[in-house]
Amino acid sequence: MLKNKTVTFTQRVINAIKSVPRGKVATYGLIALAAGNPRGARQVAWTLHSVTEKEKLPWHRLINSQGKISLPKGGGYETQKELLIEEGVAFDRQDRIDLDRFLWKPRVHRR
DNA sequence: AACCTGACTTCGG
DNA sequence: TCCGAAGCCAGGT
Repeated sequence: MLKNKTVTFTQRVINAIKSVPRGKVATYGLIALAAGNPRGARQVAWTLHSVTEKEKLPWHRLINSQGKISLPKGGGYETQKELLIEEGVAFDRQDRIDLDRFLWKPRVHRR
């Protein structure tokens, strides 16, 4: 199997994001962690930009650690919020998502 | 090869 | 709880 370490962090990030189930959300840091790089949160966001269209990833399920949408209003914020609500994710009065209820906990690669 | 940028995270006040 | 500053990683120019 892949002894090939050239498998980029990006590849694993894509895989992790694809694993996020409908109705759940994940933070960038969490994905980064699942991909094996706790410090690569920024890279996760960046990667998302490059492969969302190609891989058709559920980009709207990614939020920041504060439980809020990172996109600016008018820049996708509203779209993301709509999509999440469609999936049953709720927002509180401060536009934050209740992570205790909707945060998806990825399985760390065993072995 | 060096420098810049970003859909982040964490810490301190 | 909110705001600002520093840290980190990889791709783009």
